[in-house]
Amino acid sequence: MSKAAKTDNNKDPKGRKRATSYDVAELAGVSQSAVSRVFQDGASASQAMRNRVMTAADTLGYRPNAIARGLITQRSNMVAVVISKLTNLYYPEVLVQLTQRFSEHDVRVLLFALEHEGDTGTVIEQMLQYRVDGIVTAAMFTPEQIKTINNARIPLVFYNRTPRDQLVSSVRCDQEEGERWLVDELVNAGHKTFGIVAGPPDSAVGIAREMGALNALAEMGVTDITTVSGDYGYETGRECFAQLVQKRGSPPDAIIAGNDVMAIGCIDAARENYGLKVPDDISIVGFDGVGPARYAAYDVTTVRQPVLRMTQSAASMLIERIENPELSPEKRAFSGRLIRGSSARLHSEDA
Amino acid sequence: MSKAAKTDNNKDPKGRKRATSYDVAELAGVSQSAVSRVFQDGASASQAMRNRVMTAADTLGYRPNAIARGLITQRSNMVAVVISKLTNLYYPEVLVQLTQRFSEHDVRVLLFALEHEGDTGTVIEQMLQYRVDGIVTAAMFTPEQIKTINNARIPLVFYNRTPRDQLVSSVRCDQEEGERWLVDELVNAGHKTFGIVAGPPDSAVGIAREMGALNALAEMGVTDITTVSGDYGYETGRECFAQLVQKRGSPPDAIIAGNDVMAIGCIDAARENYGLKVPDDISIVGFDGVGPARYAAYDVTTVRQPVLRMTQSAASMLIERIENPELSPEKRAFSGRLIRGSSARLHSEDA
DNA sequence: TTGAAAGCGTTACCAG
DNA sequence: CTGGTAACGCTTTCAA
Repeated sequence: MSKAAKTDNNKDPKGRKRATSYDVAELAGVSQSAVSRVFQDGASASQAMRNRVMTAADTLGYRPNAIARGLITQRSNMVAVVISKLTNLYYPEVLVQLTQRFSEHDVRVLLFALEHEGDTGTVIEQMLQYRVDGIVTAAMFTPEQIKTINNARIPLVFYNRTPRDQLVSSVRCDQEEGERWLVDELVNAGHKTFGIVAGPPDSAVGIAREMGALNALAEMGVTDITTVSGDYGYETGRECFAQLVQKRGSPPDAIIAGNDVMAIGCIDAARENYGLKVPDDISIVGFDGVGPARYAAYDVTTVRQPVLRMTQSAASMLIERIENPELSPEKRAFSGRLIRGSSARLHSEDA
Repeated sequence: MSKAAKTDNNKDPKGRKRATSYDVAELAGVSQSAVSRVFQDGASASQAMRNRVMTAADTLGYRPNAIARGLITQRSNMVAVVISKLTNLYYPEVLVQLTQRFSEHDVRVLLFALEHEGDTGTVIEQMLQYRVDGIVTAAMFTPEQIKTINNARIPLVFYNRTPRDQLVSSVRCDQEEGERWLVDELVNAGHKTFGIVAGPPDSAVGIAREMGALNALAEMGVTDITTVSGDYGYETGRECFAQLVQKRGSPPDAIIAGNDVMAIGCIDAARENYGLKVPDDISIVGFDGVGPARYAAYDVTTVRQPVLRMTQSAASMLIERIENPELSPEKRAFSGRLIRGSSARLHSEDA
């Protein structure tokens, strides 16, 4: 089909270009500036003008070119959102939320998805080339990268990552606090030996959680701790359970997993491969509060991240800094919420 | 090198603007066009030129402005990806995959997340204003919207949606075929009464699956069919199970759920609230093949979508059409893969 | 309120 | 291979 049928009366019989404000101006018999004003927010244009322009505009199918606007305005009205592929189950929600929050401010999201959290090098170049107005990242950046972004005067907000000794804005769930809650509950319920199923070594949150758990355990005087490490996935959770048992000869009293999905893997491994009852024989806790953690077969004891508040904060912090670049960095930490599921043997709440 | 010893290597003492190709040209003592060429792919520039320009460029922290480039090139190198919030668990993977595939072609993804699949109105305006080079959408568009996009000459690929009677490109998993497989297996294993837990009425895939199941059941001569409808979520799956039982007085032999998550909800409801054994007392099947479907406690019998191949196709189909707008629309359907989990009582494979 | 004209930072087209 | 100059489509003074 080389020749399109003539059935349509549309505005592109033969490779014609998209209508510009000049075309609209000409058809409406007004100046191009007038057209521009009509399509602006706080513009001054008579009603007559508005009408003429608008009718001309939509007979031509005209739409203001946001790219051209960005060039003159020095504002792309786009922000970059960086995520890494890990933590599968959790980020979709974050991403959708962020996009919607930004959308309320008429800001578009340019998405960058990393295979691994370390692949940040090239995406930074990309973001800078596209002149994004701001960046929120759920992947860690190096100090040099942060410096590059600062030099370019692009507001930056970290999501669930807080670079040490860096003057940057961040929004995070207080992982340490959450792990402390879990540890307290477990220790108070009499658990003495612990296994830790940590996240992947290149995950910033994973490290924060592991350290949080270890510190809390140390403070409680627990010394029998065995650590293994997974990739946040279900299968890895099952494998980690086996490794844990092998490493220490027998299952520990309790397992602290780096996220809910690995906790679920541990639960299945405990039940299927070792015939253990959860939580009677072993307690297993996770982190995140994702959907599957609430499935009846698991009902994972965990700490839920306040995703909504976190994404709202991230978006508004970024927008504020785009509109007022002088604002100084700010770090916000949100407490999670302890979910007393039935995957851990804890004292009853009113004990 | 003591040439014009500008002591400041620090390019923004006080609100200075980002370096442009002119700044680089000046510092390097060459023309601006030369700078432009050095940063282009198939450009002609001597090695000496390249060196001078490059050193000047990175002392200035210069990066070509992709916005300006887009204006003159008539190519934004951005594609829009539209997703709707539903089907939570499944799309994250799709989204990340798509983004990575596009990224390989040096194409950026502008993300649009809809609260409901019907909220497409405004996002289309946005996409057009940003002059995206192409669109892949996992939300349904109306015929008028499709026409608008066609008029704007923007290549469009539907993901898992195939508008009836519309000449558009699409990539999809063959939902009907998948449902037929499931129905065949169930009927052949002796199931006589069926419950259908359909997806939300505004979901295109949901409808395709429901119709697929109904048609297959009709062909197999099954008449005892009860249908209820949920929102793809876990809780809704549980509720739907209850509704189903109430509606027909007793549980059916088998339930066909619109996705895995609702299937899981049904399984839990069957076990917890009705004391039924799955699959001994009732068979429950899903669709998608998402992670949780493989958790040992559920092991859902389902049809897995070939996400990787689908996203690859979607990306390459779109890119091809961006580079060659004359290409005619193409619809690709991929077969899923039947996963014989243990949530349904089927005949053994070699029966 | 309206119009003319000057950019915004590139690429593209021509001469040299 | 290199440099000048004209777009690209818009916003933004500045006069009228």
